[in-house]
Amino acid sequence: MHILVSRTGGGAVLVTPLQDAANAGRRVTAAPEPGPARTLSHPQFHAFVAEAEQGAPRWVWDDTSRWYPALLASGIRVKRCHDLRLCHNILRNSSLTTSSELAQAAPNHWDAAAAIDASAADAGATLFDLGFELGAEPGGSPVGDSVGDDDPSESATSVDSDAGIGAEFRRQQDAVAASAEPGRLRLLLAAESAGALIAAEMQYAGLPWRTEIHDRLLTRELGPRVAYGTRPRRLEELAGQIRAALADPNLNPDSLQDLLRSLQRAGLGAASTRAGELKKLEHPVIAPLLEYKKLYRLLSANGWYWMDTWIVDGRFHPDYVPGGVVTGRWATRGGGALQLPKQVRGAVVADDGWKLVVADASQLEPRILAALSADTAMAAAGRGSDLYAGIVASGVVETRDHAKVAMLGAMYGATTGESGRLLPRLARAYPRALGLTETAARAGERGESVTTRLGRSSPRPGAAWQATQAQAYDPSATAADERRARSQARDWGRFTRNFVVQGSAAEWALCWMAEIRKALWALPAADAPGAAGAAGSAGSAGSAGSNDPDRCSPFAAAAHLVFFLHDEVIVHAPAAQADQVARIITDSAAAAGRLLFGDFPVDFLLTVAVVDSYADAT
DNA sequence: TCTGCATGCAGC
DNA sequence: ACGCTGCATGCAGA
Repeated sequence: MHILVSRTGGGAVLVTPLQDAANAGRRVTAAPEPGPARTLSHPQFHAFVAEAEQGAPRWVWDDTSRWYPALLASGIRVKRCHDLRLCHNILRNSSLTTSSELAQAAPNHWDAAAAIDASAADAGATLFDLGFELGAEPGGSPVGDSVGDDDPSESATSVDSDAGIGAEFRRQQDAVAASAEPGRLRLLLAAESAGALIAAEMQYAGLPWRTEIHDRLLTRELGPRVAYGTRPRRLEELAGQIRAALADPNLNPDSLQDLLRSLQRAGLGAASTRAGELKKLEHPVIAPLLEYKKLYRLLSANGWYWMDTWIVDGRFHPDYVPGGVVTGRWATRGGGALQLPKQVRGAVVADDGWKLVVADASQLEPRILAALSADTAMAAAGRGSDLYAGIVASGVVETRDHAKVAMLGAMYGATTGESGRLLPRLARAYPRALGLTETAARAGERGESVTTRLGRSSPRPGAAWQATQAQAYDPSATAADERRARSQARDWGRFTRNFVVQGSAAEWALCWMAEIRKALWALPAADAPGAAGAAGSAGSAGSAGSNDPDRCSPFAAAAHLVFFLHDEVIVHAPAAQADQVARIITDSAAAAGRLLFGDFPVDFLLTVAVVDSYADAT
């Protein structure tokens, strides 16, 4: 496969396919300011350009995470794609495509978890590292002109034979076209694929992180930096206080078993060493112990070792895994990006002359539930303001906290405690919304799958689950068998209950980000002081970025997404464009709502903050 | 020494 | 007997 790469004046690099048997005359996009062009080829890299039904052409390839990091590292940005692996996963399981050839086929290599090339997974890998060959543009034609493929071994490449990607793409298109909801599925596949591009781009760009601020924070809390494996001063002091209070001079507070034994010896009726349990107890050891646990967590999860490992050139580069969670949420690998503690967010600081635009969707899942179930009363409670406050204002419950606990209970399947007690009132006020969650739960209890707004279906329970259920109906079943089966069925019901809401919320978030990315792409490059990632790199430790123009070129002077967490995004933007970016983010939320729910009157409110430090976004 | 599990806690 | 995660740690068993 050959593709043509050309540089634009603004530093961004766009890609056009070489004209060959498979790609005759098709282009993804033309470079606005054609520069020197070159060709790329790789024996395993197969892609072609598909004309989408609604006009926008896109690259079709097997696995974005396999190729895009190296393309980005070489300065190449891709506007749209269709990720066959991610889309196959969706269509294989969707209840909307069960009779398709794709879903009926025996498991094949598209089902296997992608064996990610280690070098591809490395953000620093370039095309060269991956074995791409670079060549001068054949014939020296200007970008956009017809370019002949001068490699006879490649010129025979066709959509049909190209490593099977053409055939798979056609199977996917057929499955969508024959489904009951082709529009929704098409949107889901586009959003999922856009997410794959965004994930690679965010990983590449990284979250701006000031190690000197982080270090100062750690030193303030823990004492001066110490070698890995030794206790910082403050922890050592607290350990001494704990040992004294428990009269146990040899206690190792890091050993939960040691600690629990010691607590019991001292007459404290502690069943566990969990912070929540300890807080209920009255004893001189409790205060220093809680402090110790808090600081120990900071040290082990986000201490100096973490900082040295994960902050590279003043950027945190978590490895996002689109579709990594069954519900469609992203997972992450390495660095604990899903658990970035509020405690350390002060180290996330925009480059000089830049801002962080931090936005999170308020009460996203309840709003999603309201729209999914067309519960106009619940949607009205969230109109224009805090949805929980709206529930209180409607007289359903007395306090905002009650509204929140009750809503979470409805979506998670709580049956006991305060949440369980409040549920009936919620069900009376919002029968449609609560009816939807109940229906989803009952389906799960029967072992059936449920499906999100755009068509992602939950997995069916496994053989062990089925066997346990079957056992309960056997004449020989004991009361214990039946209890086990009932409990297991309820477990699965809570999973499916939550699946429809969490999964649909994930779809909204994907659409939101895709809209944001689209609008940012169209934004003119700002006159920002220094390139993002390279700003202040000369001699300023911590915030230094790479000076390699290839590494920073795709985002050199343009606002770009740098972080995503379920219902929250951060855009790193030139200060002059920050307000414009904030509007883009807000408009994109509304657009995402329309994409999923059309004209149904539900608001998706955001909290948007333009800040220097993530800690200031509250 | 290596590996898998349990614990506990960070996020949504 | 409240959903989805990732990760560090200690500990038991291989």
